[in-house]
Amino acid sequence: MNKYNINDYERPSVAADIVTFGISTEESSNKRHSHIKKLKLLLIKRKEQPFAQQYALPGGFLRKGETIEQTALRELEEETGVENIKLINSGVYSAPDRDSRGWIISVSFLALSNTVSLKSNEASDAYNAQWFDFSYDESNDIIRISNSDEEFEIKYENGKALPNNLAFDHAQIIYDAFMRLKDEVIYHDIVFDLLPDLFPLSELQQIYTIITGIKEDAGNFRRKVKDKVEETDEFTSNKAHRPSKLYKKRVKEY
Amino acid sequence: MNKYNINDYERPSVAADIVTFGISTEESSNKRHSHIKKLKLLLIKRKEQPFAQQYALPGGFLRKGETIEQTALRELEEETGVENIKLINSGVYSAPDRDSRGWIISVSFLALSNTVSLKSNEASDAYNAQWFDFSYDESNDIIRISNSDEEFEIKYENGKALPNNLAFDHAQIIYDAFMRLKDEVIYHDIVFDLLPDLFPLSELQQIYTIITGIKEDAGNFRRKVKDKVEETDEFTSNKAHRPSKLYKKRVKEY
DNA sequence: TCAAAAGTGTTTCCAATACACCCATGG
DNA sequence: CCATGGGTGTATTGGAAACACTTTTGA
Repeated sequence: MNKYNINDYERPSVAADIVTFGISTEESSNKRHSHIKKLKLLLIKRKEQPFAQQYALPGGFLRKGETIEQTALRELEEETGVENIKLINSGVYSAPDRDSRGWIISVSFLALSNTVSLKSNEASDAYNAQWFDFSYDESNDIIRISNSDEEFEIKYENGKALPNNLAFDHAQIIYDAFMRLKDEVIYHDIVFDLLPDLFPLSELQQIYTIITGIKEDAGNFRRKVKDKVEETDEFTSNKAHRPSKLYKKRVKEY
Repeated sequence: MNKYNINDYERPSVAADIVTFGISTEESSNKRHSHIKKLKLLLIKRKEQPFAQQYALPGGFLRKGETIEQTALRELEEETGVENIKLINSGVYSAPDRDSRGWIISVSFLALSNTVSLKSNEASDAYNAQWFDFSYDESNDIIRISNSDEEFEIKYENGKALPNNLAFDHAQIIYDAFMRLKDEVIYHDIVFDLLPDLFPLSELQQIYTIITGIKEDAGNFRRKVKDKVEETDEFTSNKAHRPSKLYKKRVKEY
C-alpha cells in the first residue's frame, strides 16, 4: 500500500456478470394436474466477438460514479429488460487470461427475480435474452441448462467447472452462483425472493425442493415453515382441487 | 457489453483488503487453570495519508498478471509476514467516494491463519502489524477490537457499520467478514482452518464458541463433532489435569 | 488430597418423520 | 363421484440437551 501512486500502474477493466434465476409456471395439458414450477436461468446470445452467437451471462462494465451493484442492475435492465431483483455478490474472477479482449476482471452476482418475468420473455427477441431451464443433478454434481434448441452441461471436477459451450468462464460463474443460491435457500430463507408476494405453501415447497434437492412430506414442510410465513385472506381458484390459502413472508419485528 | 472498447473508458484501481483471523494461546497466571484461547484480528498502522497513524486492514493493489487472490496473499506477506492461510472472498466495495486518493474498488477476503503466528508478533514492529483482540457481543450486535493501547467498536445500524477510527470503510469490511466467518463456522466446518493439525476437542469447542456464541455441554459437543474428526495417538501433557487426546480433521473419502 | 479438565454413561425431551385421514374443488 | 392436491391429527423415533459420574494429571 505504501508508496503506491494510483497512476503508476496499469489498471484492469472491471465488469459485472449477473446469474439471474427466476421461476416459471407451466400449465399442464392435463387439467387434472396442477401447474408445474420450473427454475430458470437468464442468458443472452452474444452478437460480437469473442464467442459471437454463443450464450453468455448478461453483464457489462463498471462506469465511473457507480457502484458495481449499480452496474449489475443497469446492465441487466439494458440487456434483458429484467428489473426489481435482489442481488448477492457471489464471486470475483480475475485470472489474467480469462478474457481475450484484454485485462478484465469480473464481479459476479446472484440475482433473484420474484416475478415471473413475462416482459423479458415476450421481448426476448429484441433483447436477445432467453430464459433457460435449469436443473441440478445432485448425485452426479452436474448442472443442466437447456431450451428447445440448446443444451449446456456444467460438470465439476477437482474444484473447477469443465469447459463447455458457454462464453468465457461463465460455466464456472454459474456453478458457483448456484451453489451459493442453494446455501442461501437452506440456511437463510432466501427462497422468498424467488416468489411473488402471495403464494401457496405448495409453491414454496416446490421451489425449495427444486433448488435444494430436499424432498419432504407436504404436511411436515408446512409445519416447518409455519413461523416464517403469515396467512392472508386470499385463496387460489380455478384449480381442480381444494383452493389453497395464500401466504406471505413474515417480516421479523424487533 | 456491445460496442464497448476497453480503452474507451476510464478504469478503476483494484485493491484487495484482507481480514485475517487467528487464535492466540494465553497461559493463565494461575497454574491450576488451563490456557485460554482468544480470537485475534490482524491490523496494520498506516504510515501514509490518508488515515496516517490510524489502523487499517492489510491490503494492496492488483498487479497485471496476477489474480486478486494472489494480490491478497502477496500483500499480506509483504505487510505482515503472515503466510499459509486460507482465503475466502467476502465482498466487493465500490462506492465511488470510498477512497480519497481516487477511484479505487476493493475486493475483501476473509483469511484464516491456522498457526498461532509468533513470527508476525515478534516482527510486528518491523511490519507495523498488530494482532488485536476480537470479540463479538451478539445481544447488542457490536464488535470490539482492542489491544493494550487502542480500542475500536463496530456498531451496526440499518444495514451499515457506523463510522469509527478505522481507516476507509474497513469497519464495514470487517463486520461483513466476521459475519461470513460465523456462517462458515456454523454451516461449513471452517473452524478447522483456525486450528493446528492436531488439537484437543476442548480447543475446538472453545474456538467454536468464541466465534458462534453457541455454548454447549462439553460431552454433547464431543459427540456432535465425533464424525468430523479422527483420533490420533498423541496427547497433551504438562497440564494440571488429565491429558487430552489430540484429534485431527477427518478428510472425506469418495 | 484436591482442583481442574477429560471423557463416558444415561435419562429426558423435543422436534423431525411417517403416515393416516378428511376437505374442497373441477372434471 | 372421483382424482387431485390442500390441510390436519397423531404416533414413532432419533438425536439434542441436561447432568451425573469416573478418570487422570500437576499443584
